[in-house]
Amino acid sequence: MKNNVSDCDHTLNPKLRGLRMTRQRCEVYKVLMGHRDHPSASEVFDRAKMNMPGISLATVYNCLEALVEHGAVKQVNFERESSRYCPNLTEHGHFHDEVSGTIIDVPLKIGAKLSDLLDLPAGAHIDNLEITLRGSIPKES
Amino acid sequence: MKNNVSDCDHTLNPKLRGLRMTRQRCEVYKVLMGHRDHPSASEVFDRAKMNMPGISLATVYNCLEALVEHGAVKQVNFERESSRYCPNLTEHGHFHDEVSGTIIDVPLKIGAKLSDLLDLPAGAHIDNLEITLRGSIPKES
DNA sequence: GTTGAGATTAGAATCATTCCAAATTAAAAC
DNA sequence: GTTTTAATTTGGAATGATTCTAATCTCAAC
Repeated sequence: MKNNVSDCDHTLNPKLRGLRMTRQRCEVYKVLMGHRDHPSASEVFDRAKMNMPGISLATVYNCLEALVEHGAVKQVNFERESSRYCPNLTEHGHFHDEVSGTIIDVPLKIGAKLSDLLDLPAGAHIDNLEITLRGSIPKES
Repeated sequence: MKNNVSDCDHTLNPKLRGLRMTRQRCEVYKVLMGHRDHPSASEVFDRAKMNMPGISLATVYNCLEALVEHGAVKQVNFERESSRYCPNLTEHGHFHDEVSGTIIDVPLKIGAKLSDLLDLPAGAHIDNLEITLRGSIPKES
């Protein structure tokens, strides 16, 4: 059901339209679609090597950059940690659970306006919004 | 009015309580309080050298870390750029104007609830919230 | 004033990421 | 289907922000 060849067919996947599809880009994309757990570039590298032992780390960086530029994938940053990559294209923030180390997508409530929360500069045009949360989820007693 | 010695007197400035006040920490703190323009560590270094030519970059990093840990200053990250430092201790986000390169504090609206904007994980306890915006402010015609 | 834990320092080390230039390849043109 | 060619891949070197190290210094408690 997941991770099949058509994942990288840009006649079927509009997210990849306009992107020259190489074996390596396809592999990197499939890695991201397969485990949607916000891997770093070197984690993507490790996973990609399983199917494609010859792939290089530089190529993984190149592929991730291309996918991000084409909007097929999002780049997520937590403080100064290495970047992580996320195939969830809906507008959302990220919650970093300090206890388990997991990263959870935090959807923006439908209909919610950013300007309800923030005093934005007058006339500001927003190209990019990043919301990151760090905390914990205590087990209920 | 600004940048005087008492800035670093922790009997007057509760933010600095519990922090051993060295000449270098005082200088770094005064640099941040003086120009509230979100300087990077090396910009702080350059400014601090004006009053204290012997200060080292490693010390600036150490001082910034100490000030951040004591909550006297906030560390701000934009994507993978070098960290910037901000003496505004109120809850706020940051808008990065891509045209002018300036960074503008974006206050959280008083009374606004984060949970009005986001579908937070049930029971999540938030330790840290970072909201960064990138965009532009077109001049009105 | 002495003293000792904590701070400063210069320079080396680290680590994620980017750059480089040569070899390869996808897809456009024939 | 072959040729063409511009984009991509590659390993390794380079970069740049930050952290580490170990020797020296200094704040502030006594």
